[in-house]
Order: sequence, then structure tokens, then C-alpha cells
Amino acid sequence: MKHFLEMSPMAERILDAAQGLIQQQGYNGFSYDDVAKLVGIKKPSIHHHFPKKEDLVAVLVQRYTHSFRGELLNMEGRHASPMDRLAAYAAVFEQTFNRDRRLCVCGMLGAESGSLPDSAADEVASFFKVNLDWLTQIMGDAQNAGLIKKNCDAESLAQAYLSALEGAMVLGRGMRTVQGPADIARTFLSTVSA
Amino acid sequence: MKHFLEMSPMAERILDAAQGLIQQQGYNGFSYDDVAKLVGIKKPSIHHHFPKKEDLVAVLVQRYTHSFRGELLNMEGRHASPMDRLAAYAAVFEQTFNRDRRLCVCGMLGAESGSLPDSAADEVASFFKVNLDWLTQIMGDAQNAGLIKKNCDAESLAQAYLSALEGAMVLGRGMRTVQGPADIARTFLSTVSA
DNA sequence: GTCTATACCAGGATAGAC
DNA sequence: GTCTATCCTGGTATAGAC
Repeated sequence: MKHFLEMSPMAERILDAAQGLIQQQGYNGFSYDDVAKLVGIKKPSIHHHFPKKEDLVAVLVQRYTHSFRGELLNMEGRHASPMDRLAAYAAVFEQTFNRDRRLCVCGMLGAESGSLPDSAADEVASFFKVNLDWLTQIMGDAQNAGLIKKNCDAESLAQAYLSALEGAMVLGRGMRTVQGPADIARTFLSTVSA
Repeated sequence: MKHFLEMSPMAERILDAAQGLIQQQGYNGFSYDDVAKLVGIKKPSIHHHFPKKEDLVAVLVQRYTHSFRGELLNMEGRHASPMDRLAAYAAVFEQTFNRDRRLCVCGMLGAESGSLPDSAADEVASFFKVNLDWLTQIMGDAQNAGLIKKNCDAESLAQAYLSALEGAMVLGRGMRTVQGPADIARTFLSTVSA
């Protein structure tokens, strides 16, 4: 399987379509035919780009994690304050959610991981690790700057924050109400503030 | 469709098996044949008890919500302090999670709700409402007793708490680490404590 | 209430022509 | 790179006998 950085334009379009479907219906909820209809080619053509569904999803999650890393760098560039960075982080989730209440790709796949091929499950785990490492770093910075209370360690705060964001999207879908990750993030951040 | 309180013993066993499968694989990840094998009868016999998968899941979530209501009453009976009640609430999630990292039924179905029959999606929404109403009540009690800070309203705290618990289970599955809802709950409760 | 048998369709995947 | 045609499997569901 090719690396996601040297994908053809059509392969990219396929990944885009598949990603939307995963965010809305989950891994077991979409088919190659669904993707084919969205990008306007036939099912076997999808197989040409990604022989097996397993391949497609593994690459898709790699690409997703990569793009998230980009966002993290971006936030560091735009915001100096740890609190601003944490708020900006939540805004990424909010943006995803506001697009037809899409779930985080790895929130959906994490839930489904019991019926996922190993390759995909590994990539999902990697996504969470990348995000928790970053959040732990920022939470620590915030504590050292006296912006966040020190009665919990940075790693626990990172886990709680990411859990709350992922969970907020699940609740937001499960209920038909508007409440999204941004509101939950505001609540969380105002409770941990020093 | 019969009411879940007048189910035959076999119907109960079917629901038990289906519930485990949903918690592990999701709605689109299990089949009537999977259930049949677990309870030791054949596929058409499952259809005898629940003509359509849609029926089965709707009843299953009703029963799940009902049993949760029971747990809530139980907690009120056993714990007088709002903080103890909130901790006991998280313990219910932890118990579920500790059984082979099972997800909350409605955490899983909430994520998948885009590919769920309406009847099931409605029941999922109802589950969240019941839980948020109860949590809002307890959070308010805790605030009035001076146990929790008043810089967020009770409803927001309830949403953040439930989001964190549901999300913790998703993270716990997605990564292969041990971290579960109980740890996240501890972090959350210690940050909101007055 | 459970079974065998079966209809029907959809999903994943491949072969081979263009 | 895309297509048509096809295979195989498995999933939902029903008919009808025991």
C-alpha cells in the first residue's frame, strides 16, 4: 500500500468520501459502493486504489492523524498561551462536529474497535497517543504557568479533556440537541482553571 | 412488540447476548446468527422472538435504560452525599468497562446513530436525557451543599461529566491501555470540588 | 417455540476487456 | 484507470413442518 503522502488525486477523493461516511455511519456502516457513488466511479475502481477495505481505512486514519499533527503545530504557532491552545484544540473538534454532527474519525473507530481489522485499530491507538502526548505537554505548561490547578497530574487532565471532547460528540449525536464539544470544553476549562 | 417487562426467559437471554455483542461490535457489527450461536438456538428462532433487528434493538435499549433507572434509585438509597452519588454513578460505567472493555450500550449506539433505525435512535436519545436529568439534579445538590464550585451551571457540569465517562470508554477501547471511566471520573470530580 | 429450507439482497473482492 | 460481469459469502427475513 502506498504512503498517504503520495496519493493520486482520485485516491484523495476516495479517502475524503470514505472519511465522511465513517464519521457518519462507522466502519461497518459504509460500503465500497457508497464510496463509489459519492466520487462518481464504480465499485471495482475503488478496489483498484485500495484493494481491501482494511487498506483503505488504515491509510485513512494515518492521513487523519497526520493532518491532526499539522493542526497541533498550527495552534502552537498561533497561540502562545497554553489556555488558548487548549481552547483552539477544542475548536477543531467543534468544527468537525458542526459539519452535520460528524464524529471524530477515531472516536467512531475507537468505539467500533472490537470489529476493526488490526491495522486500523493500531492506527486508531496511535492517534490517541499523539493527541494525549500533546495535551499532556500543554496541560503541564499551563500548570507551570499557574493557569491550571495542580491537584491532578497533567496526564490525567489530558485524558479527561480528550475523553470529554470525544464523549461530547457522541452525546451530541445520540441526543438531537445542539450541544457540542465546544460547550463541554468551556465547562471543563473553567473548572480546572486556577 | 411486547413490552420488555413481560419478556420470556428466552427473550431475555437473547437480549443479554445481543447486548454484549452491541457493546463489543456495535449495531452493524453483529448478526442474528451471532446471537443464535451465543444462546444456542438457530437464527429463525431469534426472528420468532424479535421479528426484525430494529425491534430487538429498540426493546434492548428500553430495557437498558430501565435498568439504569434502577441503578440510579439504588444509588440514592445507598448514598446520601451528592459526591458519593456521583462517584457511585461512575462506578457503574467502570463495572461495564471492566467486563472485557465493554462500552455503554448508548455510547456505542449514540456514535452509530447515523446508521440506526429511528426507533433505536429515539431510545438512545431518551437514555441520555434520563441520565442528564438525574446528573443535573445531583450536581445542583452538590453545589447547594457547597461541595462543588458554582462557576458553571449544574446542567453544563452534568453534560461534561457524562461526556467524559462515555469518552473515557471510547479512549480505553481505542488505546489498549487500562485507563477506564473511574480514573477519568476521579480527575473530573477533584477538579470541580469546591 | 424451534427447526430445515430457502428467497433475496448487499457487501467484499477478482477477472479481464477497453 | 475505469469499466462490465461475475463469484462468493453472509445477513435479513419468511414459509412451513415438527
